[in-house]
Amino acid sequence: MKQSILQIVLDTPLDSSFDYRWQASDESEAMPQIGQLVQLSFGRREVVGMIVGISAESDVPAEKLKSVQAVRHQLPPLSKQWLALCRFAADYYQRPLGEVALPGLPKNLRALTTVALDRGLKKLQQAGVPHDATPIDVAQLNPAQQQAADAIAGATGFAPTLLYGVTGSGKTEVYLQAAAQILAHSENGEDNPSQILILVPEINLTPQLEGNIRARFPGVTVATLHSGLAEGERMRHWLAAHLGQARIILGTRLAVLASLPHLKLIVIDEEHDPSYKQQEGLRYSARDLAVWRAHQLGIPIVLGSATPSLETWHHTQSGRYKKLELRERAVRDAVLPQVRRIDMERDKPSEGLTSILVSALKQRLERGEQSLLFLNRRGYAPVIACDACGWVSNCTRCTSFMVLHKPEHRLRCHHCSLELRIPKSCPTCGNVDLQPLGRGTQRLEEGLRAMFPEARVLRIDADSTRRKGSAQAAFDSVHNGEVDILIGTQMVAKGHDFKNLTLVGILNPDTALFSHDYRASERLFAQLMQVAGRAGRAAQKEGGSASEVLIQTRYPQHPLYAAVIAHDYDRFATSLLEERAQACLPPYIYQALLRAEAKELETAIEFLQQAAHCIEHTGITMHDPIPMSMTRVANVDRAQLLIECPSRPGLQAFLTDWMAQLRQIKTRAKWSLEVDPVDI
DNA sequence: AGCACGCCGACT
DNA sequence: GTCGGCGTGCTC
Repeated sequence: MKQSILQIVLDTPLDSSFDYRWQASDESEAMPQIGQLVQLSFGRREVVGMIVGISAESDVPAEKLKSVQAVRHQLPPLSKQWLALCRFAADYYQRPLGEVALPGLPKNLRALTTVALDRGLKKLQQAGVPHDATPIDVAQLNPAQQQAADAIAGATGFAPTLLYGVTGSGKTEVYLQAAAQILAHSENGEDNPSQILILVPEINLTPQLEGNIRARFPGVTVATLHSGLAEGERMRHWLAAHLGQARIILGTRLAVLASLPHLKLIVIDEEHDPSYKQQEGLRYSARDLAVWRAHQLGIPIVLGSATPSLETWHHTQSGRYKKLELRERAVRDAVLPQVRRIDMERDKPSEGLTSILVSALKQRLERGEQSLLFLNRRGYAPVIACDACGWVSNCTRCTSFMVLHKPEHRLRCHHCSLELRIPKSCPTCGNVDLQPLGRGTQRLEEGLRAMFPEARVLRIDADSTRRKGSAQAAFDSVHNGEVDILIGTQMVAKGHDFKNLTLVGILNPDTALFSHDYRASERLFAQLMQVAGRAGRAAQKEGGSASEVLIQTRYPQHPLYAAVIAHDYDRFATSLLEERAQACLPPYIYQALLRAEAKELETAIEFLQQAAHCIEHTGITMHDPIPMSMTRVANVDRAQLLIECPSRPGLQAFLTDWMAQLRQIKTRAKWSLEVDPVDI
């Protein structure tokens, strides 16, 4: 009888594989293969795991070995290359392989019954995919776009390329043209049909991209992968990718771990976007994993952005990545908006708006054009305070203020979602005159309605779009011209293309200039460029206003604003990189962050102190454990320990040893390690 | 992580 | 007398 030992990984925090016995139920049963799913009992539970190795013998005592219950032969095994990707991610981010490989699979595949699996496969076989559909080229590209597309599609081997172009310069057309060339090429050759992975920051913000792709590639199967899919859909799309039937896979960061057996090109749109970083569980950078994957397969990868991450910029300077630039906006006669600073010290704002901005708004109203006011702070006021005794609305569970939400008559903590009714009087001295301090989108809305009673004002933020579908409805009403002045948080900064928008007012961006997070200015620049890009996407109308971006600031001399005005990312990025080099910050140094949390801050700090001393660390800079800047969230205290190393392999080697030591420490603190942290 | 076992406090 | 708190230990 055929039999062997299978090494299985499971979705548990245990950092090892588990050996199981397998024997054929009869002579006809096929041998198990690496990459197949198996059902087995683990402890007292029934679970599904994945075969990552097969051998004749095991080091585990024979009496401990159990037999697998069933091998899932219905699903073609995950490839060696896919497993290698998971193994790399697991090693790099210091997590167990099973925690990387299994959670990304559709739930139905990991379910204990195989009914859904049997049915879902069937469906795909019935669906079939037309293979004779040749992609058609409908868009008219300008020479720079065509050149870029040719360079990308014509590259051989691992070819990382930054596609650098301002908002509206037509990067999407370049991706699609390159994709078309690669797909057409595989149609003509004997190769397997190619697959193309396109990553976007948030799929909900780019619904038109999916439509564009489907229109451009009729007859080509397009799969989408993101967290918003229903289980059945997720299963179908994942399988279409895994079986090689989907040729274009459009997805968010999680799609970087999809099984794509014929992958020939990766595109990362808006590569600088923070949402490519997973912020819980396996804290991976989808951008970095995508680059590794392209390298592994020896295929081109395109990183597109108007404001590239400094890491990527650094790679173009060192020559590791190639840089292709689109200098002009793709729509003819559309020009970059004029950006101006308004000095708030000279033009004192009333209701948060300077007189210059108010008259600019008036002008747009008179001409029937739209304006956008960007204020990245929701609620009415970030805090309320008592003038008499100095009481402020602190959250009782967090190191933060309770935010005043006036329409809802509530104080709300944005970190633990604690809600209170607005107190009628000061809780400490009884004073009835509690004052809102500062201004959020709700207060701005109130002020604008009073100032422009005839204008149609719409606020779009997380509070106004809580109900499902309401965000889409809100954006639709802007597109349909039912809104004169749009107020928005970062929700409105991305993706949306407002044709009739000629004025963008940016309120209160200054806080990021003096943040302790050294990445804040890089992010602010990207965000300002992105918001500014909402204006002037269409050509200026006859007799219409030129597109204009007005930044209200107390620091008009700050070099960041000068760079935004000049639309000069090059110089700004280059000077930021110089600062980073001098201060020994990423990308010139590699970092990891050990975080700990506990009911008592002392417990967390104590653990970190033990962690700092449990191992020798030559070549590693170990900083002191410190409480996080927002120490307490939901009654849990948090602290962190930063470590740095000038070499990536050096850091990796250290982390592996360190993790083994950390697991030995007995503590009541919960802890986790983050490699390449972005929020410090 | 689950899920068990195990040993001390307030309840029908 | 039991239900249940969460400390400790194991999972091939």
